[in-house]
Amino acid sequence: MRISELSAQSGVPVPTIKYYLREKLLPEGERSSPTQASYGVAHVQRLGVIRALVDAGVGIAGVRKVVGVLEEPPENPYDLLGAANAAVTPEVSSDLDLTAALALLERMGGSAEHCFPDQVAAVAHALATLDRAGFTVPDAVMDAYLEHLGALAEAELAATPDTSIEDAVRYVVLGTALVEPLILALRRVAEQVAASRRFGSGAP
Amino acid sequence: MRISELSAQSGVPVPTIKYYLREKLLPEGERSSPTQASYGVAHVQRLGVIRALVDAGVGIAGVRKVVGVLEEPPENPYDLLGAANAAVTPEVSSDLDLTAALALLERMGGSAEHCFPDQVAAVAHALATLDRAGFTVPDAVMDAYLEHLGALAEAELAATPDTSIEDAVRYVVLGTALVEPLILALRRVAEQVAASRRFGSGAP
DNA sequence: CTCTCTAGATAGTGTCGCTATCCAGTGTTG
DNA sequence: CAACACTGGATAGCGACACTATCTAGAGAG
Repeated sequence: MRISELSAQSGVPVPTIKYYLREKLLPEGERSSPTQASYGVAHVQRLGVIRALVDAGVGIAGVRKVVGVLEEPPENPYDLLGAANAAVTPEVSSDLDLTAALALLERMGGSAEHCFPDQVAAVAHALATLDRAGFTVPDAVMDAYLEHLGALAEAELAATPDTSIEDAVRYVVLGTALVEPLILALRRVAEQVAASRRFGSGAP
Repeated sequence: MRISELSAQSGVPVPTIKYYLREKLLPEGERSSPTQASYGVAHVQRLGVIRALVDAGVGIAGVRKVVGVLEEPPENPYDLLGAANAAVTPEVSSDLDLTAALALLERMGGSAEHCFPDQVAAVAHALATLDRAGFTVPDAVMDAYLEHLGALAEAELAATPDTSIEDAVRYVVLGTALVEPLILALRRVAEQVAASRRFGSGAP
């Protein structure tokens, strides 16, 4: 498959494919001559992954990390998850007060040793942002977050090993980045449904 | 309070404050002369909100919508929620297949009339993105999403009316935009904790 | 032999969230 | 009352990002 057909099949413009090649997001095709290479289905799939990640707001650098994990997955599932999360978690300044985040972690039934530090920092950052806007999450709501997100994580984890190792890698790495928009969208819809049940519909 | 003190108290540089004024994110101060205005605590709070929203990835246009809702909140809680969600939901192309999203909505116990169309479109968009990356959410996991996100929405809604009307507006509008990063961060941590419980810690 | 396609390199585009500079007018200080 | 920092307002520029356009020299197909 030449580059123009790859473009046609994936829906990604040729110059963009060249850009992804330059940025090492897409592996080179098999070279048949100095100015010729051929691509396969793996490239089409990879392009799908790249576009999905970029659309999800993961930057080029983040995508590069994700495809790195896809190509050389750690064998330990825990490390795999950590690598996937690290790849899509934006860098966060380290001068954060972690105490509140660590307290939440404990309420969830974990502790700092069970997590990569970046994840804890991300929680702390989110809390700090809320604080800066003068917003406090009620305790009852926070309890609900901890309980239901914990249950949700368990359910995701339970579903993972049913598939092959390779699928597990895809699941964890892509799921981390791509399932999040779905979760947010579902939460908003759930709120809308709950609100309409409670107050009756306004005028959609 | 003059602009430099507003800058000092809020931590936002003076040129940036001027920019927010130009963009109508921040209301003008009370004019005491053609080249003088004075600002109050409301402006400091508003700056906190703006920065939090911008940091959360809500663009300038989105922030403008949010502050619009903050200044003229709909009286119906349902409409309030819809306006808040609409403000922070990025525009999405309308040529989407909504059937899968509507099926999910039904499984959740709601229907299309209970939601603003943009929200359903957002779900459809997230599903399409996953599909494009060749990723399928297992049915069991989807069930868990629907169940726990529904419960989560109920808990949030139950906590809202305890406070004053004004706080309710703040809660809904800001919560929509700012709580989401917290939820995502907590989910990632929860996954890590669950994984370490299951497989034992790797090497954080 | 021509015509299109290719890899590769370099430079340019559009958007976004600021940031820098300038200006004339103002309040404050000595 | 004079010097001077500061003000609101306008305009222009910047840096990051994700492409996109243009060029060149070489392949390959008819």
